[in-house]
Amino acid sequence: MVTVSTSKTESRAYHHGDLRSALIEAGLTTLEAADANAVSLRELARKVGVSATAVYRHFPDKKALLAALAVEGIARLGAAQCAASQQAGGGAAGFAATGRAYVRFALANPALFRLTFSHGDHPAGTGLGDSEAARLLRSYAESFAGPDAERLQLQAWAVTHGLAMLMLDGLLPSDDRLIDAVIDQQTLFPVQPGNSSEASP
Amino acid sequence: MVTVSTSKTESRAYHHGDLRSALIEAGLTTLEAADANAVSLRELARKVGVSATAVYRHFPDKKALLAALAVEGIARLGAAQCAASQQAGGGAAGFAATGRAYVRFALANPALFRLTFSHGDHPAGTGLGDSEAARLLRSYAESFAGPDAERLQLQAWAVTHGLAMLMLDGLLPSDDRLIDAVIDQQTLFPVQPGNSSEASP
DNA sequence: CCTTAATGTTACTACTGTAAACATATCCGC
DNA sequence: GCGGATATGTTTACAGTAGTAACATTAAGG
Repeated sequence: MVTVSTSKTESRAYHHGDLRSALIEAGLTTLEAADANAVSLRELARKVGVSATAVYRHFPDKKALLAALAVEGIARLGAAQCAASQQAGGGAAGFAATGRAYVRFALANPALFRLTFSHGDHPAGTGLGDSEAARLLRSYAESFAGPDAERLQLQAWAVTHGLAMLMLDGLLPSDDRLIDAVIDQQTLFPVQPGNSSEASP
Repeated sequence: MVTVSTSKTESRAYHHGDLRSALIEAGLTTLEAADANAVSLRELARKVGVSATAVYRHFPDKKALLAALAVEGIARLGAAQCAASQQAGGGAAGFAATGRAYVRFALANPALFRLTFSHGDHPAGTGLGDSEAARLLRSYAESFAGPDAERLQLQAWAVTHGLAMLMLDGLLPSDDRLIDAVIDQQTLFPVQPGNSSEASP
């Protein structure tokens, strides 16, 4: 925690103390009730009680602020998935649980989720790099279909992400049972652990 | 085709003739090179050679224009999928082909695709209603797993949509072989036609 | 032919992101 | 402690946007 020296005299000093964090927090709050492109720098500045252009002392432009929010988004998503995985006790159930947690997180944080995956300037590499979410997915995929881990990982991510998006965009109802039906390891990936060949001998 | 009475005298009359269509066409063109929120009513008006506010004679607001573009997007997507399906000769190969066509369409028309699925005010029902794309998916799903058609349909749509989105957002490389690997009926849905039970007896 | 509704225009408001110049507080070597 | 360098915040300004209201022109139809 950085030394936040607000409450110097009584109302507010010329310097905010920790504007950067305050802006991010305000941004996250705003994202709870509005979608990403409805977040305006001026509005955030207003909420924090600071001049509109003060933002530019901490972020080169709007995209940078959104990117910072996206970082927080990945972190929270990963945390949610991790919790779900542990609660399910790992294994196949745990794998499916991370998928369902992914979709539920999206539904619970629509704007943040969207932002996390669409702020655009992700490195061209595969996946979300070293985020907790990515690590979870990778390790699960590997613990199952060894040689086919890559494919399993991609397919699992795709179903999950696709379902989340379709629900967010109102193309599918945000139904909990629907999530359970789609993210179903039994019907989706009927290959058993350690078995990379087809399921029908 | 509506009677377009341009070229009355020589340059342009006070009335455009078919502003609505012209705006949509201009919008689609713009979407080929820019993303959706970079499309501005004024820019379109400029391109068409008309005053900024003339747009409001044909669309109540920007959202309405974008919705019109989205309609064209669904149509084109459906056409692309239909073509792919026929070229593959139907059956399991045809099903997979429609999926791959979906992703390739997204990659070829990123902004239009995004717009099609995110302009927001879709009816809360399931799917894209009576679009060609939706009909194709439904009929394929039913022709395969009869009782489980619903689930198969959802899963297939989710994988496909998810893969498209992840590639569009730069989280996965837009690799053709990757598409083939993920949209693979063999590994994704190893259930045979007419067989709704598990694949390992 | 002449009214009338459709379509397009100009003028305006309210908002946005961002740049430039200026103000103030904090920090660091002396 | 002290005085400049630096970080941080402010005011002002500009260009672009969506949308409203009032006005202008044209096409259509009784």
